[in-house]
Amino acid sequence: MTTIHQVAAAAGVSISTVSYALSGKRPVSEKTRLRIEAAVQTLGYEPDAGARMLAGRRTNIFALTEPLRADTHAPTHMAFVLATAVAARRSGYDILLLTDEQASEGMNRVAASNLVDAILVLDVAPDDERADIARSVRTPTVFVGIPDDAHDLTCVDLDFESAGRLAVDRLADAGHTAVTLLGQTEVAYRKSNFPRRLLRGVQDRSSERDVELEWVATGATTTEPATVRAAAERALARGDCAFIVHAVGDVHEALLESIAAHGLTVGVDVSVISAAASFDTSTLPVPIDTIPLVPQQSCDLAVELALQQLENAGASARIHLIPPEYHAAGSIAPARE
Amino acid sequence: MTTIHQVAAAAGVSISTVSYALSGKRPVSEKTRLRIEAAVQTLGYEPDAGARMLAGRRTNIFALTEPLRADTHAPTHMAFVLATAVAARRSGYDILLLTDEQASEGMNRVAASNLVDAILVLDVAPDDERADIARSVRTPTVFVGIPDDAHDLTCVDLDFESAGRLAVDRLADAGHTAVTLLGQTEVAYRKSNFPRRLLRGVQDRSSERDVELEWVATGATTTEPATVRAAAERALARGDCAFIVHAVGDVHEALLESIAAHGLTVGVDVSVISAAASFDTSTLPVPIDTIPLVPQQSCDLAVELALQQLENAGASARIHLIPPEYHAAGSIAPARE
DNA sequence: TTGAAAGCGTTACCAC
DNA sequence: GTGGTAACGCTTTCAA
Repeated sequence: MTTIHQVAAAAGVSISTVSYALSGKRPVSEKTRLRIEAAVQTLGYEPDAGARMLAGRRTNIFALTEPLRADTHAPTHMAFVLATAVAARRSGYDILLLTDEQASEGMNRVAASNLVDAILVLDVAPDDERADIARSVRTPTVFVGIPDDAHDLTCVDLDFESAGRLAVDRLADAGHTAVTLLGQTEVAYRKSNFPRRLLRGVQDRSSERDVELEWVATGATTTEPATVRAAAERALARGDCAFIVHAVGDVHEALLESIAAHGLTVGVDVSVISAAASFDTSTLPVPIDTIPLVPQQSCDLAVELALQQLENAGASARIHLIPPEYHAAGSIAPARE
Repeated sequence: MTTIHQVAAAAGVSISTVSYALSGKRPVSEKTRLRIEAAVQTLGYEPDAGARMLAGRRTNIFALTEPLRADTHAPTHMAFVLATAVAARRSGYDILLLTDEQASEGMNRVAASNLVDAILVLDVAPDDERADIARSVRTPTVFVGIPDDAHDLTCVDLDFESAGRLAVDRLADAGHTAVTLLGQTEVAYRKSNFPRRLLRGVQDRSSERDVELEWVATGATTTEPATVRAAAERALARGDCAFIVHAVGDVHEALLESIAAHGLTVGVDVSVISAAASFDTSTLPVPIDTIPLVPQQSCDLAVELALQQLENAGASARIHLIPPEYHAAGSIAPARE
């Protein structure tokens, strides 16, 4: 194992100079810096993580708590984990993964042992027990998602309520007076924080604009399109109809199939908006207006906030809502009589 | 932050005694151990991770490299990540997640900086570049999956070839002379290591037992059941027919639907075996014979091997194949003329 | 059964 | 612009 001493010897300087040359925390002359870098290269030097943690009081590790429950939508969660890892790495941080029961026990443990510089919390539940832990620990913590009791917490998320309102507005603007919301699974409305927020936005704006709303939770097994089909039938039978879809890809496809089976065309006879989908809606058979949920956006911001809290210990906790963006693709039809 | 010194003071002993009491590496009298434990409780002491790494040359962290590519089947990969985390934690280890490009760069970095005690490799590709890296670093590394060039590597995996042979044997034993293998996606056969291994087993045993084999790669989009339906049609039209399914849940369901649509019954008119499925096949509409892929099995063993290599530095690298198990559920029908 | 003290490899302060 | 050196908090040998 090569140490900083060997690098220093090889470069003919002191170890402190090597340290400063590498961290850039003190100016080092061009010449010596180059010699040091050469030595580092030749010897394949990499600072010892443990020593660095101990001396520097910095671990360059973030904990990521993500229960990874079996009943969650794996692709979405994987996308958030990946986005977090990428964002963290870009700032020189590694991700320590806390899953399962560890979600709580692990948070306390890594905080108490100074294993991580900050904690990032994913897959936030409405009554998430990690909220209390975050408040009790002195390790900076950032939630991606918003628990019911978010006081004293730093949270980041798409503004789902606003997204819900935006979707209804677009449909109401087109003259629609009835909207069907094809929502998430029942369990998601109980165990996740965001589906209900979008629902609330949709409900509020619907009543404000005198739009009749039908809300349908889609089946627990995502491959069971019967619920979707039935809801589509009801709506299509009504004549004027518009859909907001806040669900997985399968639900989108089932809906589009139902519409096509009726000989109707999206954007001409029927309006469809995909709200807060984290997957690529451009691969759907028909172009669909979208209010995307971009994991990278939330996760980048989460990492940034974590770093801020590290530097500026006095940073006050607050909720950061990312404004939704509307991507039109021609799937809004004028209302029919 | 409470240190070992404070604990020692509170318990009226020296810090070395505290250390030994906690690690159990030296006998400590009942009395003093209790006093120490009390002090630990009261003060909420947790050893500093950095200091422990530096002094003990142990990090209690495993790196887990998992590319988490977007084109992979998220639920399966999530299951393996989770199973690894659980197994590691049970032995007192945390998981440091290396994804994406980091897969390679990260391995070198964490190895060189002594950030982890061992590296676990998931989602192994046939020509996986992590194989060479594993050979070049001195950090113990265990692959869950088998790259084409596995020499000098420690690998763990279900014996997919054997599973393929087992499936064919069961069908041949029932008198079938023609088998359709509904396989993974095209891309999986190129980028993953295991689909081709199962395929090989099926091919070898089919030719050995004079079984006519049709191999079908299922659609890239898992929700496109057309390929499955077409393959099922062809086979069902042939009269005597049997299926081995090595694919996601949707493919199973599409097949079962096709069979039902023909008025045929699994286990009576048609034989179906699900091979190496990592999801719960018991939720399928019809009971299906299964040769399951249990992530926990592989991951438990992988962690165990990593620990072995840590203790016993002379442990020789080899491939550990987990024998497949056959779970009968009555989905094998006698061959029809 | 217990204690004292020498490291472990950095960082960062204090000198020059 | 550079060097010496005291921490950092723990593990582990050596002594008793």
